[in-house]
Amino acid sequence: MVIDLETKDIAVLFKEKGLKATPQRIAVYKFLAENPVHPDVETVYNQVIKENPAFSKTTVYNSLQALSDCGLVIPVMIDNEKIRYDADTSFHGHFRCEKCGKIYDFKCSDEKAQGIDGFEIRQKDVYYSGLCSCCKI
Amino acid sequence: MVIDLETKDIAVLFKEKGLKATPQRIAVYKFLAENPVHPDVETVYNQVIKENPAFSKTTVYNSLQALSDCGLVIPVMIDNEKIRYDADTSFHGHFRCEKCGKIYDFKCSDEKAQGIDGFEIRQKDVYYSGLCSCCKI
DNA sequence: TTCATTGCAAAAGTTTTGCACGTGC
DNA sequence: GCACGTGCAAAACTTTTGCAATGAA
Repeated sequence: MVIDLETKDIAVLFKEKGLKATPQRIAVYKFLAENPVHPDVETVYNQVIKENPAFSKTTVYNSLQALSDCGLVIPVMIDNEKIRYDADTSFHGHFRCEKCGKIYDFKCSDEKAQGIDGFEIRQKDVYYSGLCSCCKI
Repeated sequence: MVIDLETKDIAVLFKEKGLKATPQRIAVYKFLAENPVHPDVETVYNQVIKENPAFSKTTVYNSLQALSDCGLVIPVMIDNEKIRYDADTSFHGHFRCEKCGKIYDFKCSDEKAQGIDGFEIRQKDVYYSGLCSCCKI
């Protein structure tokens, strides 16, 4: 599901969330939305500086933090790995292959939890790990 | 579920997994088993040096790695937090309160995944976050 | 005895912070 | 214009590594 977003659409999206639409944030979000590869900070940084070498890594950290805080992207952590980010905020699971390191999305049912009654659940994450079909052989 | 394990029992457990039963590893495992608070490396280190000040932090890292590798403990990561460790290796979910930072265990069904057919799943983790009943008020 | 493990110190990374400057609203 | 965001450099941390000494089997 690769999305081709217009800059103005992203600006509207940001405004709805109360985020200022700076070129840096837009570039970071655009990269995440168009490249659903669950990249880490370093990867995002390396990509965005290709189009604008002036971007600083601090800003990439800031932008990803801001986008996470307002729910536009989801931080993905699995198996002691660095944090990766996902612009697909719908409920889905993440599978990480221990061999190739790739992260796959998968569908899973949103099951009920027992033992945390009365808790306010804001975020649900399902992480699996193991070997993908390519690496299993 | 606080477990009071004898050192010899832990030694047997380690032998089954092919781990050498060093005092350091035993202390680390014992602390995790008896204190199901999902501590991070720092917390484990601070506790084990109370009983034996000579233990080094490197060894705590090594021990937790070894215990993780053989499946005696599970690494828990949630919300950009530091890695925490859990000696309860049965399938259960973890809920992290955004306010107090405490991690709660909860029961959840082991639901089927769609889209990763043919993958070898070695580990399943379910992480929720939000506000616990104490902090919600 | 042997080889994995330990512990120290140093290195390697990653993430955060302080602050002057720039910029979206 | 003002408040917020950016970017640089340095600081603060966390985790890893190299290697000699130690100790479990």
